[in-house]
Amino acid sequence: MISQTEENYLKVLYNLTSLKGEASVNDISKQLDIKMPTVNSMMKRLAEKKLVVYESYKPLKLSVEGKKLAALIIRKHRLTEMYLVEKMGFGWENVHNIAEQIEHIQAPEFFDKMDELLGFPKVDPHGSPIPDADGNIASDNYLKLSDCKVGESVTFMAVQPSSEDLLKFLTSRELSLGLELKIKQIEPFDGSMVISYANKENEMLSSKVCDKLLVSKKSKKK
Amino acid sequence: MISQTEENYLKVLYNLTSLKGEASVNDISKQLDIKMPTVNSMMKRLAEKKLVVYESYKPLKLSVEGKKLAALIIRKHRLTEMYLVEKMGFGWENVHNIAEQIEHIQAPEFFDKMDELLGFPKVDPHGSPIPDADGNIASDNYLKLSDCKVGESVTFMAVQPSSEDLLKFLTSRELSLGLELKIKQIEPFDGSMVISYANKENEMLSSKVCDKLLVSKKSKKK
DNA sequence: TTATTTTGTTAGTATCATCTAACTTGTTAA
DNA sequence: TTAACAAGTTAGATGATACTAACAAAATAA
Repeated sequence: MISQTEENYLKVLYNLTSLKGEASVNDISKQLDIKMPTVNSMMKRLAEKKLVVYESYKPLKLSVEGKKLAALIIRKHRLTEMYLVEKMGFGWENVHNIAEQIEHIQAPEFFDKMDELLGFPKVDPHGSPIPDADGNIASDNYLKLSDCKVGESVTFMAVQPSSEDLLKFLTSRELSLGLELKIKQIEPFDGSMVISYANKENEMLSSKVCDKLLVSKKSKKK
Repeated sequence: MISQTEENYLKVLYNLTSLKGEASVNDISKQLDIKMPTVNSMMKRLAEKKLVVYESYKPLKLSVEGKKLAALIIRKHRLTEMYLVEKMGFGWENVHNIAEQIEHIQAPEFFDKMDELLGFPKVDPHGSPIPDADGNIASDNYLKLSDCKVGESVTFMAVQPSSEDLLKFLTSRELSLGLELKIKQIEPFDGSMVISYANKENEMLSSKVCDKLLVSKKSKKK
């Protein structure tokens, strides 16, 4: 058996390693706001459980098994977020904290039921892919809005990483997933972009925002 | 702050004391399958937090505050059970374990939303009353089916206590809440009853079952 | 009413998940 | 290339939640 605490370490390690394949004790420490020695001993424990690859003074990796387990926790988190938004009427900026708790529920039938009621969704309310029941996750090959060029027209696919403040901001601008964004102008000085979408003309978005909006060029559906 | 473990002790104590107003260390120990010394020290801890009234060698009671807190946990449990049955399609015999975990979620808006989506229900799927947001609980003055007499006609209002096996049994006999039960016969030897309801004629129910079915004489609605 | 059994309590131990202090290893900058 | 700093590790402490063993009080039976 694996505790909620251990699950949280796995999940954070999964997210941290998804970029470079490895992470440091220090990274996890900062992410979870837990002191390094605590993280260190937890990593040793998870290594004994064959979920983490640990060698003194070397970067941390998840084992294959650890990666699968983490993906299944993330599956529960994202299914829950989707359920909260689609079936219960919560806003996409209010579901993270609830999902953070519900992801630890041990009842496969509960999450299977959500999945079914939702029609087996592929992504969560923020556009992040939902791992399947075997822990396999589709890689979204989206690009950052901030990497696009003037004149391009792209589809808004995901927010990553999605903080509550950012999501509130996007809501206030009526910026929701699936919209066609037309890049009208890019300010060379600070990288902020002027975008048109839906019935909005020439809305200004800072580079900090554009950095977190993921888009696809050929407007994909589903 | 109160831990999940502490919440479980409070809840069990609430249920045990709801009959006689007090409970013993031994009762809790058996209920939770936790050894007496552990229960003992937990009671002292809860007494320090002013949730339990503890005196050496005396029966345990909940304080007013402890009673309210316990009722609010039970509120979350019962709302969840109702939600699982009404909105997600679970059977009434399969919701207890899931609700047992979800009752510890710290997110009032989550339970408020359930309440609202359910139309502010007064009882859970097993007929037990749902405490209100202040922790007040309506007392159901039902009687046991086993205390009724031949010839009486009563309404099936609740199952208490409701084990998974009992609920499955009731489902298999198509015995659901709200039905009119006509008591045809009572076997003096073992107290088993012969009952007619819906399109069923003369179904035999053991006294062990009849002991756990709560009924009202004047068929109440809602 | 005394003896026996059940219930409650104390004391001491273990594990998990956290911490601080101190030391070691690795990295970076003078 | 060594001195300083950052990152990683070890050791030891703490609080929460469990345990067993041993003892004390209360309830029950002989």
